Amino acid sequence: MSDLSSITSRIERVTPEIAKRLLERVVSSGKLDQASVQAFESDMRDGRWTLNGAPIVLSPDGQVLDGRTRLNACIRSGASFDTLIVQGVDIAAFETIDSVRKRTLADVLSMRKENHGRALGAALKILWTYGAGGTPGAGKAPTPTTLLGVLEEHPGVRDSIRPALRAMPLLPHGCGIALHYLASAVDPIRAGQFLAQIQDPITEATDDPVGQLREVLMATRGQGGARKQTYVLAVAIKAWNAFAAGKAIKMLRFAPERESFPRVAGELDWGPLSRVVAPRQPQAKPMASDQINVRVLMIDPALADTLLTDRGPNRTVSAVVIAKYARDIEAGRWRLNGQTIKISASGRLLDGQHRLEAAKKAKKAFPAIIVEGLPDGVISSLDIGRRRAMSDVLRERGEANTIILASALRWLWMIRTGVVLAANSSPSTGELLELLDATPQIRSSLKNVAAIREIMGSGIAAALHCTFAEKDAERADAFFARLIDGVNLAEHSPVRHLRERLIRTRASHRVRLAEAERVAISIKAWNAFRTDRPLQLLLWRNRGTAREALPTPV
DNA sequence: AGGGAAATACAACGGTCCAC
DNA sequence: GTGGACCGTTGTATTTCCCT
Repeated sequence: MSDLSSITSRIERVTPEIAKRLLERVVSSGKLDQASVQAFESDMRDGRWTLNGAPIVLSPDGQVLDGRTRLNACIRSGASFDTLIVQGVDIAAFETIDSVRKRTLADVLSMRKENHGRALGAALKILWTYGAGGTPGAGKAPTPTTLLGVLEEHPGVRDSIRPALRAMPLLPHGCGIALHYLASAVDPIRAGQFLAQIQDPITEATDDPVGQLREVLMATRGQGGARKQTYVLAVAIKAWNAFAAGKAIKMLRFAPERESFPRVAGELDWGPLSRVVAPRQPQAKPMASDQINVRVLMIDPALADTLLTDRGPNRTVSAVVIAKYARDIEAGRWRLNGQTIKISASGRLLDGQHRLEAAKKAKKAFPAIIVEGLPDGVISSLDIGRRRAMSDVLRERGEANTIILASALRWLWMIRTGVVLAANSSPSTGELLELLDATPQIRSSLKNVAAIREIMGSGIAAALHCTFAEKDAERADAFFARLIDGVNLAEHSPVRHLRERLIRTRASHRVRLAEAERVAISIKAWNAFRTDRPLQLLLWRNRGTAREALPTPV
């Protein structure tokens, strides 16, 4: 298979100079995600970066298809990094890479078999934000790599899991762990007593800090969400400060709009916490390339099944994603695109679950690169980059109006497959590119509906124009021209009904028409218009016994 | 008109509670 | 210890605004 034999792979140490040279030949022109660049940059500079099996993907003649973020981070960090380089991937194949679902910290921790993974993850996030001087529960979450770094620097956080259990369920576990860890840096014995007294009070005094905290916690019980976390932590820290100093509190509260987030008193003595955000010393790491094995091959359903069996804990799978990939594999649309399937030295499947499940579902083989022998820990650095949107792919192809074109293609796909009704399925990038090749006239549909913005979305309108124009181009143009200008419309004209309905529902944000209904009444109006039939009423029933299917355009 | 920036709607997610 | 329900937030896709 020519697809496979043209691919070569190697493991290389990329220096900033090499990165610079590679970046001179970049295909993609989209914007870099600066947050990701920064995260990678600090990982590389501080020696946290490990060879993770995610490749730099090059075309046959050496153009960079994937890896811009990592290469830019390398230059900024001034440090070298080890990476797999895959060369020989066709640009057209690379375009079909679908956006990848991101991993969460809880995913990573449970894969590492940490106990109380979810609570521990919440606590690490709180500690990191607090250590950086921010407000826990608000703002952007740090990357899983950063948080695992915090855990590595502060293994003692695990020792706070048990004491924090004693304050459950009044004090949420994640908050309890973080609070106990912070407080025990000041006074470990008092910290344990504080947490224990939250559940089992030892005094009835109304100005007792723990009693005050209990009241706040009971009052906020039953509420979820991050805003509660900020509030609970703030009052808990205030209560702890009073408790540790042996002071009474009359009224315990926190007003986020007027107060800054409280700090635990005695901060200067906290060696451990001040290091939470401090960079680690770079460490010399042995190049692992001799243990790493890269294979390019066809993966059939039987092999996929083997690879999926006993491969350790992984993310919960998404049925929509598997179905999407399976359609691509079944239609032969799945090409070797440079994405790798990653297996650790201990035999755990680190990346590729959805693709392998899709091969089983499609009962068909697909070409892939398998990387074996990776360190188990690299999973935390996978899948944390920015998703590649359809509009990015189109822009790289040199298309114009890419956001609206992407939207129009998506709508056209939904109309053609009837998914508008189900809404539990979404098109793959490959499917949309194929649709564009098969329906090039959709580009001109965009122009036909350019002025429709007052009436309906440009994407959906272009998809509908394209659909109707296949039946009768001239009448489709006329239909949309009248829909836009509203000129010369008789009382029972279908266009008039549609126009008024769309404008009415668009003006009021609260009564937005369901997407399926918008498509359905547009098709009904078109069918009446095309057959010169006046309409008394434009109605489409999507519920009840007289439920209608999506109408077919005539 | 074209294209980027800002605004918006909504799906997906994170975090907690609760039942088992 | 885990999984579903619930609530609020975040991120993405899409729409609208606005400048050239």
